[in-house]
Amino acid sequence: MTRALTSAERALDMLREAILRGELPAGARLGEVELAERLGVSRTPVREALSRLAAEGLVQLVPNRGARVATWTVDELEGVFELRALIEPQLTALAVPQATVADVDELDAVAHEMQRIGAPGPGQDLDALVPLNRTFHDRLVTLAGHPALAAALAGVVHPPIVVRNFHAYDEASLRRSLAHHVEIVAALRAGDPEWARAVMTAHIRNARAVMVRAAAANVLDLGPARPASRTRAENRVLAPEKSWHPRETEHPRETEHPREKETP
Amino acid sequence: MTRALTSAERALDMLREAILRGELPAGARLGEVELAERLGVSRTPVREALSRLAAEGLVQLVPNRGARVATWTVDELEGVFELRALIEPQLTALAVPQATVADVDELDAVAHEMQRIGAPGPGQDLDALVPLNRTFHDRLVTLAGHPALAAALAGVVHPPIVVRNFHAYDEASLRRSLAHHVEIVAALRAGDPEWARAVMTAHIRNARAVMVRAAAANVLDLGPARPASRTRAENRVLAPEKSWHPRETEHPRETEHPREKETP
DNA sequence: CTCTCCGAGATTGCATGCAACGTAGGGCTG
DNA sequence: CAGCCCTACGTTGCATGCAATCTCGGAGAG
Repeated sequence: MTRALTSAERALDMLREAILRGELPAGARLGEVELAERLGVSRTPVREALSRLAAEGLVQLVPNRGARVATWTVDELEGVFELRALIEPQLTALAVPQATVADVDELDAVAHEMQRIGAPGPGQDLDALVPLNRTFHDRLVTLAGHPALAAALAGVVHPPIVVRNFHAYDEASLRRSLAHHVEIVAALRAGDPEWARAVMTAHIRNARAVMVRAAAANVLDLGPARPASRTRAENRVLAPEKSWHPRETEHPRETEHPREKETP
Repeated sequence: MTRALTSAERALDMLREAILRGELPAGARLGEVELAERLGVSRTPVREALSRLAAEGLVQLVPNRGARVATWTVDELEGVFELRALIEPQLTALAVPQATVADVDELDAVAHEMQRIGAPGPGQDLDALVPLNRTFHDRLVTLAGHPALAAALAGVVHPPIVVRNFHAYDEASLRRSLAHHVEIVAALRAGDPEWARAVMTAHIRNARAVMVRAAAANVLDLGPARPASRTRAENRVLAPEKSWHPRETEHPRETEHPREKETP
């Protein structure tokens, strides 16, 4: 039987998921009391969760000034992609001899499902690609049977997940990206580690190029620039209110005080 | 002026240093009240520090059962070395065009000092190598000007620092290791990134081999094995008592209750 | 009109108290 | 004598209260 989670753990999981899913946008202020009320606990476990998220790099914590969802500069994101480009191809190569037929079939299904959903046309659903993509990479990385490396990767790969905007992909890049998945599956079936490694390298460098271009065009939501003079607008409200009631609190506050919105 | 640190930050820094310096051995139990007394604060900031260290992977935190200094399996340590072998050569290569003459001179001094201190004979002081080694690698990694990658590396490199036992090196491996440092400096001076990358790769794989061999011989202090049935001996006392009074507490406890010692 | 200073309100940092959980030891039963 | 349960103790998890710090509005001087 799996041990009951503590309040702090629940808070940690929910906050992390909310950040990774983009419900808490980069730069959003994380007030302790507000989060505590939402989660139905006191400030103590919330503080603990924020500390741990800060250590994970998902939250920036400034003493006496509170916590906000971490923001990333383009340079930092490039660094992350560099790191992925070093690690993931290696893990992919290691996964090749480990993968069973069932494993490969599963990845195959995910890869083709992604191609279906990502195909241009009325059925296209770019947001649905995000969890599938996460699944694909997670499975592959796990297959390598190298938990320490995988953990290291996961600890660093968070930022780009936040900026996991498939909307930033142009038509050609998206097609390439989805084709890479399928090709990696083919390499797995063929039992060719170097093939798999090469495709994964291309896959990540393709993604990196998309990110860089999107950043240049200011398409990515990186949050307020790091050393920016704090503008009034940093106080934008947390999240789409409706998607965030992890516990039914009996707080029918009449109208959330509507703070000011984006800078023009 | 640098902002004053909070109690939790002080606790975090002292705990991390104590763990990295080996004063708190792997597997040591970390009682909240005991740490709080030592640091002269209440349990709250201690708990916060432990949470963050847990997120960093230096501490294992089990709900309702307390915290202990993290232990690592040989597999995990190998994973860390694999990761270093992927990242550090890359950072070293990047550092080559960035390094100024002054930078290289400094690294040169460190490398030669290490050779002097590590040379066999009466002047040899293996423990003094540890901080110098840390300095050398930190400087080099910083020079690459790639903070994100460097941070990722630092977040993962902790475990081997704990097992930073230069005593595990045999004569030949140690000589090689120290020679590598000097050779890397030479590559920096020559402005040859590929040379530097290659030597760093060799350097890390050499260290990895030492670690694996030492682990096989059970020389490394990895702490109690991970899934081990908890033996009574896990309760061994924290640290060499004398080296650990970061604040003079007025607790002249007559005799620390002498718990039982190692398993035979 | 702009800049500086100041104070009320809001928020965080930390200490403390209490309840819940885990652990260890002793007595009872088979 | 071995094995089990039950109780007492120690430790952790969380809530709450208070002091310290920060934010932000406005008043006043230049």
